[in-house]
Amino acid sequence: MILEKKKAFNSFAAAKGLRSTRQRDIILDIFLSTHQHISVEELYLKVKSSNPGIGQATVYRTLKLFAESGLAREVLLHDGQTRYEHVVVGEHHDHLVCTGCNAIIEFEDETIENLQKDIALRHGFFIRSHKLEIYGLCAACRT
Amino acid sequence: MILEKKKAFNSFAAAKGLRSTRQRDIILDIFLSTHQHISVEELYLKVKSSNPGIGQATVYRTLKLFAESGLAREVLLHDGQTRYEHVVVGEHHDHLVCTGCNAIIEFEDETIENLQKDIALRHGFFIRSHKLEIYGLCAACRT
DNA sequence: ATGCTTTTGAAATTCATTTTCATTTACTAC
DNA sequence: GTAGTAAATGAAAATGAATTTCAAAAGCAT
Ligand SMILES: [Mn+2]
Ligand SMILES: [Mn+2]
Ligand SMILES: [Zn+2]
Ligand SMILES: [Zn+2]
Repeated sequence: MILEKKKAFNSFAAAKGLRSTRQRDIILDIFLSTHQHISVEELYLKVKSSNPGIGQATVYRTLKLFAESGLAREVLLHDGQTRYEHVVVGEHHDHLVCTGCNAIIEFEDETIENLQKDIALRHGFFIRSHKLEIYGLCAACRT
Repeated sequence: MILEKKKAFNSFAAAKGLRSTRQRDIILDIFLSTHQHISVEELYLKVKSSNPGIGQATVYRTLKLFAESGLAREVLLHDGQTRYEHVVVGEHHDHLVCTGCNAIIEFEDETIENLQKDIALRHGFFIRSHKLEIYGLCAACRT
């Protein structure tokens, strides 16, 4: 699974005429070893701890490439930091975000997805992406 | 309608122990004269054109107050600028955002709203707010 | 190895927003 | 009205995430 993702990214990079670099390999390995909605800064710190030479700009640039390749998805919550999560092919989910403890609960709802398509259709709108976030308090934080 | 909004904001301000200032009155007047999703910078420029003395920081601060008072709603789209829209009591809508021409189409969908409540319920989650944005191309921009 | 091009890292820059702080202003008590 | 106070303001500085710049390093085709 991790190997396939690496292969997939390498194919993408090859198709795009990108060179293969030590930095991108390392960042990919570390990204694949993380779970859920990691911020660029968080990932940069992880990368730096084992590879002090790798710069922040490279981490920013590389994560954008991951998103472009379809490996990762940008998640912009209300905290001013761009986060990335792993993309599971053929799967989509949205987020419940706890403003108490910053927990993120993922959910899928086929009906909502379809209703969005209906709405777009009704307005002659072509959907590229969408964002559904529910903010509030998780069970633990409701006191 | 505009008068009621002013009254409502004045009540809010009074209840909060805020002083009434010329600047806030002016910014409120101008905000109420605008339509749909104005950015802070846009509003600041409008304010400045008739009242050169009013500073940007005051506009930022005042719009936050409007949102807090329930008069305005913050709308954060994917362009890095905070926008504000008028709140119509008892009404809620979400947005279709055209990445071609930046048009914003508003829509309401009671079923989606209810499904969100169901999802929250299922996770023991208390909803404070939510955000549903559909990005893509409007009818005019699909070529 | 050579030459060309991409990639990188450090530092500088950008841009929206927030903060700071001295000054002005609003309100309250006399 | 005046004085006293606390809040509000404006200009400028600061912040912080993200991007850009640019010289040096590295990848790749020959
Ligand atoms: Mn997720
Ligand atoms: Mn709207
Ligand atoms: Zn929580
Ligand atoms: Zn459009």
